[in-house]
Amino acid sequence: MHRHLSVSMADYQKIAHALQKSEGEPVHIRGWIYRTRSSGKLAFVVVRDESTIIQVVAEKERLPDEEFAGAQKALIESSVDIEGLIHEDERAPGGREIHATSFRVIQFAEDFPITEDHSTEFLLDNRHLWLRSRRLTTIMKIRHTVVGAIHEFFRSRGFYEFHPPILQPSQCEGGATLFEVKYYGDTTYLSQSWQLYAEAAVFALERVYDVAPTFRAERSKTSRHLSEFWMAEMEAAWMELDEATQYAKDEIKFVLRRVLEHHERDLAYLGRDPEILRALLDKEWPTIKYREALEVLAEHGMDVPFGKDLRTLEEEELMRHFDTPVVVTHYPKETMAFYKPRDPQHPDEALCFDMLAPEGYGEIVGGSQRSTDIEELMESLEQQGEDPRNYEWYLDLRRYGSVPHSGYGVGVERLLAWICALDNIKDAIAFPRTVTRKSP
RNA sequence: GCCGGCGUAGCUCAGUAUGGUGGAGCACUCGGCUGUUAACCGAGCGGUCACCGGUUCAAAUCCGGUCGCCGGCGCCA
Repeated sequence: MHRHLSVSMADYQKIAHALQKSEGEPVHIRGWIYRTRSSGKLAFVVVRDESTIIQVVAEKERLPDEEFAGAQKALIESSVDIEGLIHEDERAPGGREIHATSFRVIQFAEDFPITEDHSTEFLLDNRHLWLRSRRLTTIMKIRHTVVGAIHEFFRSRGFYEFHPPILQPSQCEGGATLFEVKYYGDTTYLSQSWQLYAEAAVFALERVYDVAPTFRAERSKTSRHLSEFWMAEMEAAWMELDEATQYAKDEIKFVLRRVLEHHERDLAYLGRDPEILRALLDKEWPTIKYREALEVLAEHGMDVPFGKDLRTLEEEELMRHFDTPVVVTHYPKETMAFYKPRDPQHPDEALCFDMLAPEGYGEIVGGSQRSTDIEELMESLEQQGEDPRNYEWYLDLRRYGSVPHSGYGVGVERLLAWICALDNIKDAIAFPRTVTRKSP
């Protein structure tokens, strides 16, 4: 059962390719058993590979006894190497099947734990096996396209890919949510954001971006939170708030366009109507101020006093009035992170923005112009209980040729969850990490 | 952190109100079947009823406690 396995360098086709062949043409595929059933002299074995699935018919009279016996008894997820002839038959799923002339089992799988009844918890415990499901395979392919599109978007616009440290001594988004790491007898932390380091980089490279893991030890148990997630961030010198929000809209539209080009059928398989996304491409995505959002909420009986951040409930109510993503700017300065600058025109507002996705998916982008005022920065740090002396290197960036600059981050899994209409963000990443989930 | 729900076979669940020899479907094994579509038919295998304690002649069921998980909220991408 645990023998050494080997493969030959024969001429194999992807199943998707084999499915395009005509009646009687020979094919040679390899993959894993997806479904199987047999009667006395026939076995119907549906085989999957990375591309798709196809039904293989094994007939007792056409195969050596040993191979037919193998086809009959091989359990789901056994690995197989099959040669045969394409046969068009309306009884086959997809209208085409393979009549096997050779059926080699590479490894007889043990009883596969995942069957048709399953709880989300069980599937998470067996994530290393559930990864093979069509659902997760499809999502991972779309994720590949989303991340590729983000790289393409920024590179084609003159941005440099820049890598910040993952181990960082100071915080960016609030102290309670840091993961501590032992560091040669000292303590350091996993990155919550690349931002402070990206700000250092824009004085050299001017425009930088990155897609990198981010760690937040928030005790959030919701369908929108992960402890380890990927953030696609950009930071640009000589850029103010308006241009940054426009970049965010352009980037998300670009990603949608690439996904629609490559994954229309995948989206449909996941239950996401591609037309809903396509309709967004030609529309203008509104930008409103936080104060205007409060007015919309007040008209619908939700009185939020200026100064409170929008809660999930309020974001959802707000988004009921829009059918596209919406950018909300100028949140109250007092609740915002220390690096978000005051608006000189309205000192109680910060030059910052969030992008909210429709259909209840909420915040997918967060960003701001960055404060260049050392006094303001030190004051905000102290207000948030921080010691400005820990941020000397960051303050240095304002002492040597400071310029206006802005940046934002896109939550890759949140974006993916919205694009794929997932009901839980955990399915947007291969091995999710949450408050209560750290394995496999 | 707060609120709600759940924990019984490998998996998904019923059984708990009203205590009385632990069930079903799926998976797996064996037998049958030459066109299956989550195949079907028959048989078999399979249990620390989350854990600890209590009440009782008798506890999956009642009482007390503990642990774990899921979801919502807060916070955030």
